[in-house]
Amino acid sequence: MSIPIRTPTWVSKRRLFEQKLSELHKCTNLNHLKQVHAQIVKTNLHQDPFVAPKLITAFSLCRQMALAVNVFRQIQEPNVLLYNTLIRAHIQNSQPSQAFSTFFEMQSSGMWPDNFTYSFLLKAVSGQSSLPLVQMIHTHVEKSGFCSDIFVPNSLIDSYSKCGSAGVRAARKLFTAMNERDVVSWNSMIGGLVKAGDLGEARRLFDEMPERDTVSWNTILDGYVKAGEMTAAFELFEKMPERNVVSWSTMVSGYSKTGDMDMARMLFDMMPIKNLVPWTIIISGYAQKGLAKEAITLFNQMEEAGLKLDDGTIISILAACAESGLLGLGKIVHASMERTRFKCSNQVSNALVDMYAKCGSLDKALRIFNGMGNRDIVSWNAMLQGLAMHGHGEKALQLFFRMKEEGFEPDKVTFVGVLCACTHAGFVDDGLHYFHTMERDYGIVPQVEHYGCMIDLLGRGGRLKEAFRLIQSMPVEPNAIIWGTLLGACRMHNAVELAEEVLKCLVKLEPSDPGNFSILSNIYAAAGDWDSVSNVRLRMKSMGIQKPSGASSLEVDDEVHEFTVCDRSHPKSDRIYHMIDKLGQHLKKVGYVPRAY
DNA sequence: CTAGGGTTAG
Repeated sequence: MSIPIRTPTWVSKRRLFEQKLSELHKCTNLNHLKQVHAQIVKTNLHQDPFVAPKLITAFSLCRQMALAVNVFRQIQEPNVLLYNTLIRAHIQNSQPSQAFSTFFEMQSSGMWPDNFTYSFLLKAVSGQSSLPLVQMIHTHVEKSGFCSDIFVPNSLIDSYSKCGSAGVRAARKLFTAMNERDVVSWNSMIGGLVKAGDLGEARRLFDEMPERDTVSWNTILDGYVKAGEMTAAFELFEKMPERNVVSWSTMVSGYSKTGDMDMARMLFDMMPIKNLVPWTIIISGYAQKGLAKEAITLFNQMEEAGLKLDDGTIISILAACAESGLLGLGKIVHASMERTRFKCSNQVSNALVDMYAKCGSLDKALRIFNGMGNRDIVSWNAMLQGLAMHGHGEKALQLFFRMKEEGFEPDKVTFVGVLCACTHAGFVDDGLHYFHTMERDYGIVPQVEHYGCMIDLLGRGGRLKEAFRLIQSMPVEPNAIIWGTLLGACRMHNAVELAEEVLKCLVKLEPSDPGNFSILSNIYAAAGDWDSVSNVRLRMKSMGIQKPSGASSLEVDDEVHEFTVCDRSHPKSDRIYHMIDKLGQHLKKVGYVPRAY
């Protein structure tokens, strides 16, 4: 006869709640969690050292950090595990500074951080690329002796190598000093060198390392892709002993970026397994090149394949739409988001505002912008820029005042928008005023972009000499965009001599850009100086450069139609040109005067 | 530790 051993109730209850909480980890249902929390509090188990961390993690997964912190505060003497759990919770909810205050609180309570603490903290700083923060953690790690652990120094190498060239040097020093290195140490170090652009050294370590896994291959592959060396990348890709989704995606991304959509598509179609990322890359690639039809077809196929959009996919595709003005695809993405009741993060809303604004749908952009409860500086900048770009200079400046009233501090990007608004509204003196206040009142040192805006502002306003003097007085080296802007202004105001001067500087920076020569040629033509026109043409010929004919395109029913000068390839050319003539006559009747070249 | 991600002049 056996007597059943009864487990004390509190132990069984604890097990029960632990089980309930780990179930909650899988589905983050806040209402359910709150019920369980109430039951736990009733049985006083919220103080339990095993239950409390699970509760914090569950609240963290539901993005309820206030409740998570509340659980933590109920504990009189939190142990290391509990501190670590809260630190990790803050990081998972993108609150790195709160993670650090928890860390400092932990230290002042006399608690010793362990290797988990440091791993979490390093994760918190890895996104910040702040060398002093990584150095601070490194110092703490050295004092506590956790350098013998392999995870912590590996994370240190990774965090260091995201902090520029000084960081990579520190990473290298640590890497060399380690008495034991595993494949992750090597991969992190190679990844750091790749990020710093030191492909040669990265390759040297790659060849030197004792054992390579798929991550090692993918890392060096990405190095070649980022350097635009697709031939070398392809060779490596073929040599790889094993390829995973990342390897294939890296290649697809590389070909997309170099504009070789045929190769990108071929590899994409050959991929044995696809997830959201390669779909995103190929769709964004097509969208960036303005190939709306392909982009839209693939977007529909992606949805048919049952893939659910995420933040990365939406932001990436919308950004590509904004860049090439693909309003059609942008609307399709937006419609899909509304259909699936996608919960917009701040970044996603900003991407929508930017897409609609850049594509000229200012009313839609404004509606989303005004509906945002959590606007940040990026939202304001995107909206301001959109208004300025499309000729609503005055409205853009009004938005600038509203933004300041609501307590947002303008940044360098804001001023690019403000100056652009002044240019498009013709407010030359206001522009000069903002350019000066920018540094004086806001402490923003003008960058080459701001000078670019100013050259455009003065140039379009006909103050070409002032623009030229500003370029000469710039503390930064003028780039091709700066000179190109001035050249454009010269064309606008038929300033032949200055244009010649500007072209000399431009040729040094962009020797083979045909556009610059053709602008000069247009300026000569407008002045009736046909000898100089033919001189420029001869010069271009002798240099072996050719200006591709300009083309414009527009999108009708998801199809892009391209138009070039004197194009007669369309079967209905006669009717089309007849219509254009009629339109031209009508325009003249209502007073349009074409620009003379 | 590796692939996609919001605002920057013509």
